[in-house]
Amino acid sequence: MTSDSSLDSVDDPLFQSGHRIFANKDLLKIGHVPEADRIVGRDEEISKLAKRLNGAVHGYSPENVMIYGKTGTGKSLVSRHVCQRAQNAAQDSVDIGTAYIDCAEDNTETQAISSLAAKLNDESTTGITVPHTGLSTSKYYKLLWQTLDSQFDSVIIILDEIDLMTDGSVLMKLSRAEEAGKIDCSIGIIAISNKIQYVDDLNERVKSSFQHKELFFKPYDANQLREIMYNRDDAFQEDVLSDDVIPLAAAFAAQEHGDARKAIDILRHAGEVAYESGDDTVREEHVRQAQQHAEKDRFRELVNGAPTQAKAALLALTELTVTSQEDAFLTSRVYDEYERICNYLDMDTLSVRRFRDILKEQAFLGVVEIEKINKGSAGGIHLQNRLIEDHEVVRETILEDSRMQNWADR
DNA sequence: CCTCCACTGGAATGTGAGGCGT
DNA sequence: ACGCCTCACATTCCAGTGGAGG
Repeated sequence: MTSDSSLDSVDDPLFQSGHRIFANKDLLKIGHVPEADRIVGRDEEISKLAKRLNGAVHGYSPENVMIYGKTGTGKSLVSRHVCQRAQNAAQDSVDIGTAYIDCAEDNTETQAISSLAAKLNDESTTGITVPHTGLSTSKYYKLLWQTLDSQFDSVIIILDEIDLMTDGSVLMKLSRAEEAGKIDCSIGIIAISNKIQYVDDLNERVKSSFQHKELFFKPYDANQLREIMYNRDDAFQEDVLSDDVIPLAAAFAAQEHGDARKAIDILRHAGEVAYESGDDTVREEHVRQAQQHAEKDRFRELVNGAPTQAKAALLALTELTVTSQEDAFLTSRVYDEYERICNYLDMDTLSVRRFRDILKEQAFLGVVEIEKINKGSAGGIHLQNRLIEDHEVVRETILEDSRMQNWADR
């Protein structure tokens, strides 16, 4: 995500020419940034964003923008692209700087400001040195202001994944610097967030100083995903992809999430599957396998991220599934098993009421399925719980947890 | 059509962790 | 350091549920 991948498109025949399936696998890498003419279906977003930042190009203040949208909807891509275009457009008339900060990496105020200063500073023109670490936050701010004023008329700063930032004061201080007269250079901020309510969560002081317009990125639809993938099909050798591969992969991705990153992932995976099974072409069945694999991965992640009590509950369900013929069980039955497991593992046993809610949460996440049945006078209304994925996958994943270890070597 | 079973699910309430202003 | 507030998680209590079977 952080570096351009132009460097690593190796042409060494030793490593490239022999591959039956891939011609240039880098095109399918997660961090790969496509060229401008390969950006699909985001024309409207691009022009809207450009309009907001227009000021920067002409030497007056650009507007701040908050971009929302799910992962893999092109938020970072479009932001970087527009920044680059702005920089090109401004060439002679205005000195304009751009910087990209990934708040997942630099998640505290000091880290963000220090890497901002480091990225924008050109030592040979300013004579300023920005140390990587060791200064107080306010020193870093001062360095940043100096750097900005000695080099630029305006800067555009992209703060990606801003919701991961531990506090919002960076937004406030950056947007206030100009009006407080600390700097002459004008600052435009593009803040990118996956969480829709991010701004609502900020406190009032930050909100009022960070005046901004909002921009919403919709998930890609199947057509757009298809085009995105076609734009990268030269990652494969010629005639290796059969015709139905990309449309199928696009359809899968679109109905599930509209995430371009995951869509490309499936495509790459399909290629790998084809290669490993010794085939010369990538076909529909490989896509299906890749999709299944992705599904399992998603599932693993879900189970892995579940709290311990939820894992115990799921474990109870898997044990029942393994030991009996049926695959769906009444809550009370699962609870009994759960109690056994808790006793064995020496952990707290939750009440039935809470246990029901935990199962329900898991149902919401799509790990289990709950069906309502009525046994009439033999016992009224019950819920039947069933594992959705293969129980082996769930079991394996749960037992990776150190707290569940004892159950594994019981 | 009425009963009746054993669980379901809403509501009230308790508890501990963590952030906030003073 | 202090109380205050909020939030997520958990418990307790209990009216409500709805079809099989009389």
